[in-house]
Amino acid sequence: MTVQEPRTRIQRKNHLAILDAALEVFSRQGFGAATLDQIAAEAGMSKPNLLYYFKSKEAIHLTLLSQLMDIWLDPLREIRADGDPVEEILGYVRRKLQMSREMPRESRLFAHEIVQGAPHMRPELESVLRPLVDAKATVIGDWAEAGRIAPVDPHHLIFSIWSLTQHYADFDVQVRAVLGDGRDPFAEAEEHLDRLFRRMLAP
Amino acid sequence: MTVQEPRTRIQRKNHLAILDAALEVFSRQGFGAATLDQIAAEAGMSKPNLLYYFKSKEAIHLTLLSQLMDIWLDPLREIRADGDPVEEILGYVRRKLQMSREMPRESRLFAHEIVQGAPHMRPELESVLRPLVDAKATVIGDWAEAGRIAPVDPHHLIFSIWSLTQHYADFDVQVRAVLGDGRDPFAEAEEHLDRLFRRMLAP
DNA sequence: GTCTATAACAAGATAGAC
DNA sequence: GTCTATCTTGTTATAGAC
Repeated sequence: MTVQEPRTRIQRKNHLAILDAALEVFSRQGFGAATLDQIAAEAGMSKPNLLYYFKSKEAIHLTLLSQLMDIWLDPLREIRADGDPVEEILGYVRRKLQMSREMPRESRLFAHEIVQGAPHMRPELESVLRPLVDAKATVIGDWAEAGRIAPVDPHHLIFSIWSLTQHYADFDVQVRAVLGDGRDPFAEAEEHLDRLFRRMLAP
Repeated sequence: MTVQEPRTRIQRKNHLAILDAALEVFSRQGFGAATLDQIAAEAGMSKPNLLYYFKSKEAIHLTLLSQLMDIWLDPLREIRADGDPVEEILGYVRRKLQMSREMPRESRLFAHEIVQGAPHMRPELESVLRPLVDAKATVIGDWAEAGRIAPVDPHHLIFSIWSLTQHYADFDVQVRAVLGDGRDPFAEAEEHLDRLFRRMLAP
């Protein structure tokens, strides 16, 4: 019988080790190409031991996705309707870019899942992502209508923030290949995106 | 012995059928998760027959990538130094967005390859992509220095164009899940991106 | 000789028994 | 934790059809 809710300290530790190893492997290879052997090796345990904690490869993947969905949307949740519009949006951009820098594996895990058509996450896109985006889009739309930021389609503004920030995590190899050595893509991106959104949003 | 250069009409036809089927399958699943069975079924032929034309799964993938690299960079090559700066850049954005709409499979194929660290394409990133981007970045940088567009880091401007346009192909599922039915993401994106870049680039 | 399909193989996968 | 059953994969004979 597999362990559902980790209770003892050793269970918690192994759960975390497996999920971290799986994040490493899934984010590099995608779900289909990843193997339990790789995950087990990365986690430093045998394959059957791994399957004692999670009943299947897919179970690990699903656990990862649902755990990360929350963390991933936190920066968006922090947008306050009563703050300064431009600074609220720029703060969101900064938080999102920081997540790309500090959590590139999580970013790539989601990228893989979405590019493949979200075979494991489609329901949550509708039930979790969409309502949150709609709520924040309303806030942004109100700001635009009140003339506090330039006219903009709020949904597409959010798409733009996602794509511009996640690009530096998901396409890291390409960015570095183009920029060459000795540059800090994320530091440059922070300045570039700050300028971009200030010009775009200025009323 | 496998067929290298298609000579007869039937060879050409089968080559194209295989590459099209492989594009379909690789772009949905990525290289590792895709199987020759799927590609053969999609191409309407048996697996050994497929391997009569390409000597391995990787050979098909490499052929696809190198063929597409050229097409993929054409919109960037079209930027003219002697044109109107804002219109040249906006034209590039439009062409790139149009490619996302008309060639989403190609976009996702590249996305898979890059997200996984470009295991089959790293050399070409350095030898083909980077020199072209550097050349166009010089053009854009000159425009900025001459005050014909707003100050901007040219390389990051190009990254922004890539990410903003390809997002609508690669993350199509997410975009549609958030927007809901009855909307045309690409039509909306065209207007949104036109506004975004006009504001961003206005001198 | 050009092309295609049936059959089989060796490697490696998930999952589970011991 | 070793070991194994079962399945699937990429690839290779082998041999038949245009």
